[in-house]
Amino acid sequence: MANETALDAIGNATRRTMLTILHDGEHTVGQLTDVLPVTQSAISQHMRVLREAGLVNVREVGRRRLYSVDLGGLADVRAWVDGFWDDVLAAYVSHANQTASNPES
Amino acid sequence: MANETALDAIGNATRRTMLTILHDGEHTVGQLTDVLPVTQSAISQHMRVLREAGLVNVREVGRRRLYSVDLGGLADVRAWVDGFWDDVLAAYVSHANQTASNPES
DNA sequence: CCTAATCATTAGCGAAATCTTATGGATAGC
DNA sequence: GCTATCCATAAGATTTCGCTAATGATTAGG
Repeated sequence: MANETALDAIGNATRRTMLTILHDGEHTVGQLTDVLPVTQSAISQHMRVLREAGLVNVREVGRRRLYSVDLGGLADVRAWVDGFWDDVLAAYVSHANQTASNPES
Repeated sequence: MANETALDAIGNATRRTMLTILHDGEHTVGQLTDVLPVTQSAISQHMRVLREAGLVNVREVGRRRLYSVDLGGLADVRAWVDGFWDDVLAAYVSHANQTASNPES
């Protein structure tokens, strides 16, 4: 049932903010540290979680690491949500039909 | 930017399982307690989180409460993920075009 | 009424998550 | 080489989270 690690990873406000910052392209750890109210260490640790969840990619350039959004992990999240959405809708419609032909609360 | 409470709420495996059980219609707290390896108290507490996140609805019938999936909260999650996805794709394409007309790593 | 059933809520505890500080490794630049 | 920069990692403190146990409120049923 997809990779639920990604769902756990985005279940944190700081990491979501990080992803939002990354949404327009590559950024270094230092750039995120300048913007966010946590230390560089915290950023690196969050990046590891995002990386292991397949939500970000790293590209090493000299002594800095450029992080960017990985659509792979995001696809896992989408798959879960969309699949769930469809199932609920289907059940809802099925129930509506059933109660229409057999009215009772 | 939508309701991020829902994203926090689904960032937990037990709550995701609960939602999965609810996906085909209404269920009582007792029914979930029978299936899941936690106490009734834990179920009720998770339900509160899901309710406050707009992910479930409650319907009181006698002394029991029937919970069902609320598509509203789920729409928030979808909006966040889909919007994010589109932005990333747009930035990716934009960057691709830019580097194509001005080649440099 | 009296009891059982159903669920919410509170209090408290252990575990896990998040953060900071400290340190080390690697690269850049002089 | 030497130093500064950039980042990861380790260690430890603190906060948050998820859970259980206990209790109370409400309703159903004899």
